[in-house]
Amino acid sequence: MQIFEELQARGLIAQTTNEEEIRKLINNGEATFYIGFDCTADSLTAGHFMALTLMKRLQMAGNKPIALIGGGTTMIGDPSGRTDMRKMLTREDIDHNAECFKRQMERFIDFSDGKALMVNNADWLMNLNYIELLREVGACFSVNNMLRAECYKQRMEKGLSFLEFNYMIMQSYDFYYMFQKYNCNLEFGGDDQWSNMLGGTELIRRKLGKDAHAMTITLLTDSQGKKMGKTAGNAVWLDANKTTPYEFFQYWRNVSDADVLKCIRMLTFLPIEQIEEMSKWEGSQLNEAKTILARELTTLVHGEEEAKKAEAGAQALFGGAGALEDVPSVSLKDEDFRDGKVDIMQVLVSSGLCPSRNDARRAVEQGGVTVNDEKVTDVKTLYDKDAFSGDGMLVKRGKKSYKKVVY
RNA sequence: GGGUGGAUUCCCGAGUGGCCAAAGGGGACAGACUGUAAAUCUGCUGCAAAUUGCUUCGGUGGUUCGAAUCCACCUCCACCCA
Repeated sequence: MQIFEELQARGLIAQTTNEEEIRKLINNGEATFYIGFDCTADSLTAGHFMALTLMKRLQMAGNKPIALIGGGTTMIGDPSGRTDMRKMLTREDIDHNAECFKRQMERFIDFSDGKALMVNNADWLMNLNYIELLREVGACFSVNNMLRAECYKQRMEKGLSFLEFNYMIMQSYDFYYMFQKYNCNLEFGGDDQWSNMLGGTELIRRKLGKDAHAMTITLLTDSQGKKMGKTAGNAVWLDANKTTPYEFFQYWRNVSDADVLKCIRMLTFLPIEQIEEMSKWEGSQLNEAKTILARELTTLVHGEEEAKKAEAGAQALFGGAGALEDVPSVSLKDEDFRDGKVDIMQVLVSSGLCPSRNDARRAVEQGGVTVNDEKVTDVKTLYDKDAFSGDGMLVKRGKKSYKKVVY
């Protein structure tokens, strides 16, 4: 099976400008393609991860990836599919974020010996001359068409600033620029990028009379149609300091039945045949699939050692099998104690299991807190320092949040 | 530039002088049921040294014993007209 067919089988392909042409290019390893990443935060997220795996898959098939860091486009902010304007970031923030992205990508994509390129569009976008750009590029865009673009739809109701309106032009210019400079003939991106990407191929056609292609990958959504890779509105980060390997593992371990196979297909590198086998699984057997998904992804992102630890920790907590050493732990500080004692609410707050004492109080009152497997019923329960010595105290909030608390 | 309507807690959205930490819904969280799933039912959802106190209804000032609510100015947004 060749790469294009594999992508298809994995359900990754959403839209293409010219399926046959793209199939030929990537199957023959003749594509130089790019994927853009706007650096809106200081870490990549699970959402970016799928794009990274796509890059890797294509690279393994002999194509040349260009990872485009959006140092310039982030100055504008992509309005696609959003209901309101993004927070404006400073130049310094963006530069910092770009650095962070770079480090994370380097761990994943092979940039040695020109096998892949990493570029930053700040290098060409920041110095554009307004009038020149308007005459050269602006003349090629029809405002009428742009306003009809799917990606602005939501914003046509809530309002769209001129700043953001220009995002499509900047992204199109990127493709146009890289087409000439790096022979980049393909652009990939999330399906929400489709109209922005068409802007690029269109611009190349108009300015240079040449064909360039674009293809989008399916957005990873759960069975209820929501974007995956978020918990309670927070992203699942690839940076271990922002989302620990254990949390990362648990996120994937907890996807719903309806979504496991889809995730395995789209995100892991397991062979298709093996995945087909798994798709016959049903009921509680799917728990095994979830563990596989979590293990695979955690290994890809955090390495084998961290993945094993995360799995062992989860096993100890949920599987009832011994070894608590890999359960994530936190230490209490001196200021947590008053007269040599801490109350249960403080333990919950200091360990990060609850955001406030009020929340901790509720958790206890509703019977959701367990210490060393014994339910805590009294909000005023006190512990002295000895309680945390040795292996520490195993504190559980709700069904899935555990922390080993030591002093 | 002119006119109209807006800004309320994580989100949507009610409230138009005290009964307001603020209805209702969504989400989140917790409990029951389960398989670390889904669905369902129940509870809960500003903060704290907690029968009380403190902070919050775009911002700043003001009126009042008392303001999310009234007044003034400002900021931002949508719609209509140019």
